[in-house]
Formats: sequence, structure tokens, C-alpha cells
Amino acid sequence: MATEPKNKPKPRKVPVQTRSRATVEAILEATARILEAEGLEAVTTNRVAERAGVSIGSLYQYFPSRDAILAELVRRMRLSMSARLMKASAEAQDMPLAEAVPRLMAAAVHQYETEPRLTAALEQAEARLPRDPDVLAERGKVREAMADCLRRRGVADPDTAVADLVAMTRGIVMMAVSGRSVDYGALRQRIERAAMGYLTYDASPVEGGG
Amino acid sequence: MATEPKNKPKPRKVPVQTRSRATVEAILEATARILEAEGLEAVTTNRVAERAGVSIGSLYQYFPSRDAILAELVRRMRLSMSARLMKASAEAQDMPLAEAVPRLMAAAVHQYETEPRLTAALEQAEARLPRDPDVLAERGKVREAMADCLRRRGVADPDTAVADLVAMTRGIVMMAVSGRSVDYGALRQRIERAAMGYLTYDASPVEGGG
DNA sequence: CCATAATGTGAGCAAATACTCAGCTTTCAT
DNA sequence: ATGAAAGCTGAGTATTTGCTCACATTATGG
Repeated sequence: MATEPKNKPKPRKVPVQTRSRATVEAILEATARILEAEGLEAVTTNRVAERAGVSIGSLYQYFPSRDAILAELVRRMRLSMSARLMKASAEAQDMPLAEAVPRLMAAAVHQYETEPRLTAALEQAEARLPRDPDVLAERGKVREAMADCLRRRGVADPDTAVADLVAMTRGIVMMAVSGRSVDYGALRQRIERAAMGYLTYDASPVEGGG
Repeated sequence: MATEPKNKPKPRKVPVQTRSRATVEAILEATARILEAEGLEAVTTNRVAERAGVSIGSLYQYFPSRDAILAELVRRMRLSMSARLMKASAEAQDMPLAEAVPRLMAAAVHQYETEPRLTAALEQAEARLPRDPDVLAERGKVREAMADCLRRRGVADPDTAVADLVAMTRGIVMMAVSGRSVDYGALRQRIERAAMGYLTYDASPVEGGG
């Protein structure tokens, strides 16, 4: 339960038989469902094991700690998001800005749209977890691809622009998700407006801005 | 540590002497410092008491639970933010959009700028806490004032616009805060660009944008 | 078959946590 | 000065948590 840094990433068994692979999946699935329904604090190892229908001992044969389960879920989500964004970037390669942006925004929103509560909880968990190098590397590639996309259209400082677009999108989606029900169609349109506005806005010289 | 709803908002003493008022402030201050340095999970009642230099018994004379301490901190932050935004709205009343928006954005960012990590932690705590009616009421007034500000300048659907602007701002600031060091001047400019872009973007068909 | 490895079990331990209580000290009004 | 009220104390309780371990069950290869 300590909040201390992970000083013991003890090695665990790797599941080789189909039975044990199913066990691992059941544990991850149970964790996701608890996260989704009750949030990060409700995820305890005993509860996960119970919900997964396996014993607590089995859980600890494949995951060295509670955080390791969360880390694996975070990892899968991030890699999935990266893959989706890479695909969208490739497809948007030759489109005009006004068509490329909606495509990229749709890809960025997809994960929140399909699993809003789970995604929010996983992002919260991610903040307290050590950075996953693979995730960082993939994210880097994605940002690069998206920045290229913008650079080709003459957007200034495309790296900052990508960071801002991602952040704006997350902000708007997270706020929507925290509310009751969401019209994702309207939401995507608003995000497209925010993105296109940001990208095309020309800060004309308003002097004496004090 | 339960995530269950608060079924026992047991009444506690109200501090009347200066000594006890100082105790209460010390408890809140200690909680803020722990939150800022180590995040939400590190906030335990025993640690707060120790850091505040008071006994655990004293803590429980003025706060019925751990969450009550967090709730009070959240409350103060939210009311302070609302007050600042109301003031900015009033001052921006008669300014043109290009001047009003920076003023409003500066007010919105101020809290994150002065206490970035604490603010992030408090927002995380807020998500798990019961809604404070006072905070909700003040927030409603603020949104109304800001929406009025926009409506006067002919912005369509000003309520949605305010919600989106707030969400975008939060998204960009939170992302910046999670990084190493932040240039808040540049940050404010980017947020102004996002806001102005959103507000002035005309989704007319831009043909042949290759 | 059977030896060996892989997998599964769950009672229970050590540590942490939220919170109480019985008694002590300080403040204050008179 | 004095009694009552306000404030303070911290060892202790009940519970929860992450996690281990000695042992039982199942699969696999020869």
C-alpha cells in the first residue's frame, strides 16, 4: 500500500499454457470492470481476484503487485491509442487540412468514446505509475507523424500545435465524460471547431495589449 | 478508506478560540503541502496530524473524516477561482473580444499558475467527493457571467462555448503542469490563441486547401 | 503410465489506515 | 481565584490492505 517508488519489480511467471493465459486475461478484465464501475481506489488485489474468479495466490503468480496490473492495462490502452492515431495520420497524409483534422480528432476521441469511465480511471492511474518506455516511444512516433501532417500544411511550430490539440481534445472530452450523457457527434464537431480554430487563427497585431 | 457514500457527516466542534483556529489552519496547510508533494494517496490522517504538529485527536475534533479536510480545501480553491473569474468578467464587460478573452483566460489560468501541483491534486480529489452546493452555485453564476460576456459579442451558443473554453484551458494547462517546467507567458498566449480561434472560427467550406 | 513442471488455492501475516476515548491542559468569564 | 468550557493528547481498536507460503491440482513429454 506504500506510495514509495517501485524498488522491487520482482519477476513473475510468464503464462505458457492456455489455462494460465485465460487467468491473466480474467484478472485484467476484472480490474477494468472494477475501475470502470468504482474507480481506482476500489481496485484491491483481493477484490480483483474474487471478481476474476481466481484465487489471490494465482493473481500474484503473474503480477508482482497491484500496480503491475494497472500498468498492463494502461500499456494496452496507450498502445492501442497510438496505433489508431498512426493509422489516421497515414490516411490523412494527402487530405486537405479541413478533412485531415476531423479524421485525426475522431481517432483521438475514439478511446474516450468507447470506454469513457475506464479511460478516465486509467489516465488517473497512469499519473502515479512509472513511465513505460514502450508507451513513450510509440507516443513519440505518433506526435512526430501528426506534426509532419501539420508541417506539410504550413502550420507554424507543429510540435507545440500537436501538444495543444491533444490537450484541448482531452480537456473537452473529459469534461463531457464527467457529465451525464454525451452526444459524441456534437462533441466531435466542437472539437473539430476548436482544432481548426486553433490552427487557422491569425493573431493579428492588437497593439498595446495590456 | 471506503469509497462508499458519506453516510455519516457527523457534526464536529467549531473552533472559537484563536488557538483552535490556528490548529484548523495548520491541518489544512499540512494537507495541502502533502498533496502538493506526494499526491492524494499520501494524505493520511495520521500523517496530516504529524505534519501539522497537532495530535490525531485534535484533527478529529474539527474534521469528521479525512475527506472532510480535502473537501474544505477543494471548497476554498473553487470559491477563490469563482471570485477571480467574476471579477475578470466584470472588468471585461466593455472590452472588445480580443481584449476580454485574454483577461478571462488569465483569470482562469491563475490558480494553476500559482499552485499547479496542488490544484491538480485537488481536482482529482474533487472527483471522488460529494458535490458542494455552494461551489456549484458560484460556478453557475460564473458561467452565466462569462456566457453573457460572449453573448454580447454575438457568439453563438455561449453556454456551450464557455464550457468548451474552460475545458480546453484546463486541458492545456494540466498537460503543461505535468511536464517539467512551464513558461506561463507562452502558455497564456497559446491558450488565448485556442480560445480566440474557437470563438472566431467560421466553419465555412474552405475549398482547395492543399 | 509417471515424473516433472505448470498452475491453482486460500488461510493468514505484517503493516497501514481511519478513527475513538478517557483523561490531561489551557483559556475565559466571573 | 475558580469552575466550566474549550482545546489537546496519543495509545489503542477494529478493519483493511498487499502479499506470502506450504500445499493441492492439472497438464505435458517421454
